[in-house]
Amino acid sequence: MECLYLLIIVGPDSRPGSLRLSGSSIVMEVSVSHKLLLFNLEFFLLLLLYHSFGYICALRYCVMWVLQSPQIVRQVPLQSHLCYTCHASSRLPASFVSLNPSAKPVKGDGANNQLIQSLCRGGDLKQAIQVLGNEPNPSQQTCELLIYYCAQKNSLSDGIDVHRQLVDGGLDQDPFLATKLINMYYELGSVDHACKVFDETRERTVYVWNALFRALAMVGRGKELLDLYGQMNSTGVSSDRFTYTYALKACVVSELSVCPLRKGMEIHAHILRHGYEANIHVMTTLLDVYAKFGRVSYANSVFSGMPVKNFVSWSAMIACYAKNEMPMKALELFWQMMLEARESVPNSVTMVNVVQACGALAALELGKLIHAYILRRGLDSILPVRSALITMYGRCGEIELGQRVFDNMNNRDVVSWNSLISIYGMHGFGKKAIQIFENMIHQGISPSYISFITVLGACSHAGLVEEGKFLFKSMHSRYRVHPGMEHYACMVDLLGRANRLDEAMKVIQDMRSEPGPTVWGSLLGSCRIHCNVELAETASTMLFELEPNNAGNYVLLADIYAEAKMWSHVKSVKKLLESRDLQKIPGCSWIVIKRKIYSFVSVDENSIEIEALRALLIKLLTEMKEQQGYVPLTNIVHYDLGEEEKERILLGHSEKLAVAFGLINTEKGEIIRITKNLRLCEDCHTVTKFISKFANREILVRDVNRFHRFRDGVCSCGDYW
DNA sequence: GTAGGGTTAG
Repeated sequence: MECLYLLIIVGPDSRPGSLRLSGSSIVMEVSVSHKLLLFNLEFFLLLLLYHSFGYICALRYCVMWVLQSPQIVRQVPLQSHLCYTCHASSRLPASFVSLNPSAKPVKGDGANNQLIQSLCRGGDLKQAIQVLGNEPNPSQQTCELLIYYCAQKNSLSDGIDVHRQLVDGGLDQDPFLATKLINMYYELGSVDHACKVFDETRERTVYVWNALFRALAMVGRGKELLDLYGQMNSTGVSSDRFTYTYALKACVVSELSVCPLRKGMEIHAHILRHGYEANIHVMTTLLDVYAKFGRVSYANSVFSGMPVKNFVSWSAMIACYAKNEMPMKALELFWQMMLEARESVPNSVTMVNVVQACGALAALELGKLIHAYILRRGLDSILPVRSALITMYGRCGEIELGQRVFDNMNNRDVVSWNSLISIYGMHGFGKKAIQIFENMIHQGISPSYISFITVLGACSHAGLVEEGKFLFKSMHSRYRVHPGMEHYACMVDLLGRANRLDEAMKVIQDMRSEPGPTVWGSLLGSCRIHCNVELAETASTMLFELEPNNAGNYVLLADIYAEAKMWSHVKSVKKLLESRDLQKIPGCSWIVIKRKIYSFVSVDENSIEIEALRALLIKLLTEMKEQQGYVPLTNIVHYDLGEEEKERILLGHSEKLAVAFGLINTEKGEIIRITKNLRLCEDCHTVTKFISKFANREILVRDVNRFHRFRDGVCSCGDYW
């Protein structure tokens, strides 16, 4: 029987007293296929007795009995064992060798392999490394184990020691061990060390390359990865399915000088050429790359071309739609998955994306249905799902429901807190958001990079300038979070909105890194609110250079010129927009009634339905003119048109049409919930305030930035947005 | 021996 060759015995010099006792049992290690056995004390003493009397046959019988008796022998978890003595032998009587922890290592010929392994498993890594130093011929298995334990123990210094010893013994040139070393250094958080191992490895198998690629991809060093990928191709080592996934990932994480999307397409071509177009991992990664670059149609063609799909590929495609402002498509695909791909059961990742899509659409009823499904599937205990639900309820205008999800959580991470902070922020409850932020810290959770974006954003929506400045100052000094581009953008927004444009400009000037488009965008947005032409020109000059294809920036500048009645400037900005072949994003508002979505676009349409809505609006606005002396804000229409025509354009704004539609198609007393893809226009804001009072209706509008709750002629934003 | 999709902001 195989077990006999793995007999474990204590040498003649070991006394039972030197064993570690635990209750009535002695724990010792037996290396039978790496399983550990727990010996009963009496039985152990019996073994010892047989041994000391030389009754080898009896001993043999005993061991066999032990290994076959589940009552006596039972497996114990690796961590709980106490390592003691171990030796394997085929020649039983002659090899009763004692290897207790105090035993002296034997010099040379690989005799210490077992001892090193034993010490590793017993948790004495330092001593294992020391024994390795005295062992000129350690086996590959022993070295691998040592490397493994260095990573396990999260000890970089031990890892470096082992590495040094392998270099001394020339073993670092073994491609297998080099791979393990690279992986170890990656897991220990030192990719630089991993690179060094790679540089020093002469024989680079595909495993060696892949190990380094994995490390580089995971820490976002995509540019280096792709350079090396090029080198690999020229050295004649063939890529495998892992190489392709890492190279693809690199395109997403790299800050390449060349177009990363093109690089991705190039790798796509390699994949096809080498026949990996049916590999589910490679193709799912490729799909994700296209998704991250916003190439929805490419992603979709990869997806539909996949011969085999599983729930990951379905989820990746759903995520692609959810993240690229196509939430309807995301939901449609989800239904399709449920109906067509019965073997692909959605998991928590799928549901996170579906919940996100519901939030984007502000589809509250659908969101509740999805929430019910999540509960039924038992996926609600998963943190990202909960966080997504909190945000979804918030984005549907239901802070209380979001708060309830949060309150029912047993454990919360920083993301759950951030989600809660953000929903209060987007509803304009700045003080409450700060209070939650402070609560979080009080509970011992350190604020993250994003915590500060959310809380600063909340201050900005609520006009809490001093509070925001205080938080911004404290983020680095107190919480050691280094302010990034987004935080500067928040500060510029906070100060700019509050008409402290000089201070906002000073924040930009004090930045250590080059201000990016988000920062200038915030400034331009503030210039729009406060009609500052001069600063707007500075900001837009930068923006046109940094993101020449963002039509929104041109439109903002044109708006500012129009407000200042600088019509020739308006014209030239529009020409610039046209010359760059860009189009203004049309305003779109929608309303969900009985789980159906009705959307309206601000274009001049003459359908009968729209005419009915216009008629209602004209009636309301006439009333408003009489009661409140309302004057349409025609100056925000920057077409060179007559007043009457401008008024007609204003009347056709998508949010007004949606409000009118809501008035007609919902019950009295029901809240009208509208969502808009852009910022709410000033005229619509004024009109909606009036309608809320005149029609005695609560109207909840979510625009691209925040919520407006109109009640009795007043908006929750306090006209500050 | 290594692998694919995820939560929070503006």
